[in-house]
Amino acid sequence: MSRQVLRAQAYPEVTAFVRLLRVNATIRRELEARLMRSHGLTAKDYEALVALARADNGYLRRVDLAEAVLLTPSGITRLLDGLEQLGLVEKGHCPTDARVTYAVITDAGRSTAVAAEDEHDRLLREQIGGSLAPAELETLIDLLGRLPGAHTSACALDVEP
Amino acid sequence: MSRQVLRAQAYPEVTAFVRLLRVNATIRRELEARLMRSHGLTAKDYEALVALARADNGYLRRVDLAEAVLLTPSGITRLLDGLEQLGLVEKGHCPTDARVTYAVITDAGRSTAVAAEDEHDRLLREQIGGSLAPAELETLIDLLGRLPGAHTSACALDVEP
DNA sequence: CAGGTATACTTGTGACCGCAAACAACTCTA
DNA sequence: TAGAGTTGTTTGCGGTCACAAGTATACCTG
Repeated sequence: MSRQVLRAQAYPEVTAFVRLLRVNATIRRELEARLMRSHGLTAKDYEALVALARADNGYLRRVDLAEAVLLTPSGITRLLDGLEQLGLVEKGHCPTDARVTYAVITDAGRSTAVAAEDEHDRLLREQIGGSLAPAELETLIDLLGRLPGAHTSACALDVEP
Repeated sequence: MSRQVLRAQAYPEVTAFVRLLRVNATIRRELEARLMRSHGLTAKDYEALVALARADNGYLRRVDLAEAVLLTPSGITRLLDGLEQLGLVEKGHCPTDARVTYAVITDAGRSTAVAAEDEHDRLLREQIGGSLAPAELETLIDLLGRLPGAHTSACALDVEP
C-alpha cells in the first residue's frame, strides 16, 4: 500500500504566509508582554482603550467598540468589567436610547492610553524600522495593502492615513 | 486642565504592523473556518497533524510536538486527546524511555493531513497569489524574511526551503 | 547503589472568548 | 396604539489555553 506523502516544497504563497504568521506572532508576543508588564493591559484592553481615546469625546457604544476591537458583545462586557475595575473606563447612559450603555474613558484611562501607545510605537519602530530601510518599509506597506483584509475597518489600531 | 491626546498620524512602522495584523487575521479566520468545515480541525489540530505527517516515521514526542506548534505540554495533552478520538493519531510507547509517549499519526490522519493541506494551500494561492504578481510576491517574502521572528523554527507550517 | 536533580507527561485551576438564550427598549406597521 | 420584529446588552455554558503542582521515570554523583 503506497502511503500518501506531503509535498516537500512549498508554494511561494505559503512561504509568504508562514513568514507573516511568524512575524506577527513574534512581535505580538513581545508587545503583549510589555503592555502587561508596564500597564497590566492585555492586547485587547489596549486596543479598546486606544479606540476610546480616539473616539469623539472619549466614549463609544459597546457594540461599536466590539466591532472596533474584533470582539463579540459578550466579550466587550467582560473586557470593560476589567477596565472599570482598573478605573480606566466608566459607564455612561445614553439620553436618547435607554438600551445603550456607553463606555467612557476616564482621565486615568487617557493617560494610560497615551503612555501605552508610546511604548507600543517605540517597540514597533525598533523592531520594524531597525530591519528595513524607509523605502523598503514603504514597499512592504504597499504590498501588504493589496492583500485581503488589509483595509478592514475593524481594528482599534486603525491609524492609517 | 489640558487633556492628553493621542497622535493623529501614525509612524510607517505602525501602519505596516496594522496591515500585517489585519491580513493575518483575515486569512487566518478564513483558513480556520474552512478547515473546521471540511475536516473538523482547528488550526492547532491542523498544525499538529501536518507536523506529524512530516516527521520521520510519523511520530514525535509530545514535548517536541508542543514546541513545533507553539503549545505548552498541557495544551498538547488535550489537543491529542481530541485527535485520538477522531482516530487521526495514536499513542506509542518508547522502548528506551518509559517517560515518553509518542504521538503517532494513523493512516486516516495522514489522509486528512494531505487533504487539509491541499485545501489550505489552495486558499493561500487564491488569496495571496491572486493579489500579487510573482515578482512582488518574492519581494514580500524577502521583506518579511528580514523582520524579527520570520525564521523561528517553532512552527508546524515550517515548509520553507 | 542510594539520593538528588532533571525530564516527560498529566491534572487541577483560572482566564479569555464565542455562541446562544434571555431580557429590555426601540421602531415599524397595521 | 397594539403587536411584531429589531437592536443593545448581559449571562450561562462550553472550549481552548497557560500556569503551577503532582507523578513517574531517567540520569548523575558520591
